[in-house]
Amino acid sequence: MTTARHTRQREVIAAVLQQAEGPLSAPELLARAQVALPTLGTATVYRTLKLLQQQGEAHAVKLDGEPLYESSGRGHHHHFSCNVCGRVYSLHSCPVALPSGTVYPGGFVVEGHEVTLYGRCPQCAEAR
Amino acid sequence: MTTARHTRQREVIAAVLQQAEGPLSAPELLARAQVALPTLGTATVYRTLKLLQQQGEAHAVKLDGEPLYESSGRGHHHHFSCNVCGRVYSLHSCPVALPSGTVYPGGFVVEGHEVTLYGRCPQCAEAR
DNA sequence: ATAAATGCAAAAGATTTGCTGAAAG
DNA sequence: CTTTCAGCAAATCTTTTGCATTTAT
Repeated sequence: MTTARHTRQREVIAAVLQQAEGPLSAPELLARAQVALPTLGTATVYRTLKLLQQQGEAHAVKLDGEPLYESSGRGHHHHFSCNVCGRVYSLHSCPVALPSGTVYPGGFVVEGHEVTLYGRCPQCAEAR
Repeated sequence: MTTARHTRQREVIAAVLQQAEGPLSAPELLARAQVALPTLGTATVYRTLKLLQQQGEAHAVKLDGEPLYESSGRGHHHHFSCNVCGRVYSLHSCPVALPSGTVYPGGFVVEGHEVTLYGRCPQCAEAR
């Protein structure tokens, strides 16, 4: 395996992700990181994002158009995606109890989970 | 509201989705539908897919690269995504109990849900 | 008739890849 | 030193959009 080197760009990208108020798209992440590192390139962001995900330090949330990335180790939360208007909301209660380390039948070691509920958001449920 | 018209292409697209052995990517869906309807265009597939999703007849599974689409009304199942090798597996037990129609705090009407577990698949868990 | 849907091609995006120079260990 | 990493630009690929024509109702 390759030893991951410590570079300024990886440091900055990870920091931006941790300080973000919510999940960011790759382009957004790039823009924010460029404030500190103007020459940062697109490819580096994607390559770093892939690395961080493999290390479990970040993960992608894919609901709508582009995937959004968020730092792991942030409050546990899930999403609600409206089937009608397409908007995505954050939910604060979690409908599953799967502590990290749980081993699923077959030998799947669970490190995390993501739940998305689909349906009608308050506005769209009303406007029928 | 607009009245959705019944067309041959929508019929074919829905049929392909229902007969598929698993979730399909948009390009795959297009290819299969073109067997029955050679002139079918890309745009129509995407437009129809969007429509079907709004009607709750289909939904997208977004785990890896491109989203995959599957017909609703198929056996309830979820996915396990390996943080290491990236492979995706199907799970047959469901860790949540959220019947359609459940109303979440805030007025969110649940029509469906999707759960993805992340971690190490049997192979990758072993090869440490 | 009228409005909605299709097909095609062009456009728009996001993500990936190849290659050369920079830099971490 | 040696190998990984960054930056840039070009290439890919999926999804969207504009527009003229066809088609369902």
